[in-house]
Amino acid sequence: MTEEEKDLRTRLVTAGVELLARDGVQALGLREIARQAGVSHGAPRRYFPTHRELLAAIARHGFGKLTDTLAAADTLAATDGLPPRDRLTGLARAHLRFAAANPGMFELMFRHDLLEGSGADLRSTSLPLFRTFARLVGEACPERDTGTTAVALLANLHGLAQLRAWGSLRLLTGDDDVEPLLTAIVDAHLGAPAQR
Amino acid sequence: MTEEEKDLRTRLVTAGVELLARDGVQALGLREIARQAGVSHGAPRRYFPTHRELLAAIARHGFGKLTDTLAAADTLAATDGLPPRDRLTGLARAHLRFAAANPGMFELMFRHDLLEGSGADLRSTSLPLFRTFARLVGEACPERDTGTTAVALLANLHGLAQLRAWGSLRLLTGDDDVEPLLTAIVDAHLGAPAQR
DNA sequence: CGCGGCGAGTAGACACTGTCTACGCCACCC
DNA sequence: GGGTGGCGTAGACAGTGTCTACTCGCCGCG
Repeated sequence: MTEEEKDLRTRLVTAGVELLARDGVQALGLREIARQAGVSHGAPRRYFPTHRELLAAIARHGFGKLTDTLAAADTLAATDGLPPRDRLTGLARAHLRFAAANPGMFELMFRHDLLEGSGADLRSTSLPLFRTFARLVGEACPERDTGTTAVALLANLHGLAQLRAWGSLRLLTGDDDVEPLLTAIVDAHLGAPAQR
Repeated sequence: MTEEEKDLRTRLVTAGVELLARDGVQALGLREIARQAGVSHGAPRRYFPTHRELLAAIARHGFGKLTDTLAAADTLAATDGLPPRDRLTGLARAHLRFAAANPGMFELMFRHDLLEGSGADLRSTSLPLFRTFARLVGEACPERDTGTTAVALLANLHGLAQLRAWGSLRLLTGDDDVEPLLTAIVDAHLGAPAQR
């Protein structure tokens, strides 16, 4: 099945994903996506009543890819029998790697102003992933409040990814190597690795 | 001196600030700001050659207000003789409060896509503030690497503010009270408050 | 077989945007 | 008093998202 034979709905999304990877968020005009998909500017309207819904569908694709990536990385780590703390570190690293590899998609995914309306729906996509995240936090660090530490750790990762994404990290530290920061953050929230 | 007598440059910025506080980032069209300031749509061009430069000026105003707010809060805490750890907590709380009180401005300030070009200039505005931040971290927690801890803590604050700003916090925790998260974060990065 | 309906995509209109350019107007200075 | 230059106006232009009228090909039904 070639690219042109799929239904327009998915063709528009993949066209948007390519456009996003190549030229960034500001290139995701409705007409531009339609051009990239080879249809007229009115065509998307049949499947996505508004521009934002199309963007939301593209972002949903990104969320799916992120959760897939993280799930794959984690099941790999789980079958290797790694302790929950190392699995968490791996998840965090994969998260940051995804943000670095897909900067446009990462930006779109957290631009709530572009996605509003479908926002709650979108966020709930990443909710099961958060649950396993929180579960691992509970296992790795049972003496702390699980929910609070999980949210705090997640916030730290997001903040770090964002700081790097728009160059502040390089401004503050000289380069944008996140590895030392990553271990520092995990140590901070989960406690220093005493049992080693 | 009434509003209409100031030079157009500052009038445009204050008009943008009001518009931003009232209707959010997407309301900051060039023509809309000009209307709010009571001039024609071509007038801003004499002072801001492009739309983005006007937005950057508005964001710069926001950065100035943020650093002023934080500096005021911290000098207050400093004259009260609070230990560096409590000053840091106060700074963090003030930061989060600012983000909650000025959501539109906070969003604009970290929308690098709208500010690019003047981005480095803008970021450097908040650099001295970061230095005092890092200094306090060094005093409060001398046994850790100061730069790394400071950046990690800052990233955590930003991430938390952003999580709350677009509603994920409420989705994860049920409400969006940041106070328990704030203390948890400070404890995590600075160590549990042993000397108490 | 013929034909009506219908889904899918096209094309144009509309209001609006940011940018560019030509033009008026008023104050100031020699 | 007559230039002159800064400041703001107004219109043109390409491009945008949305809405609406239209066409075309395919399907099922009489």
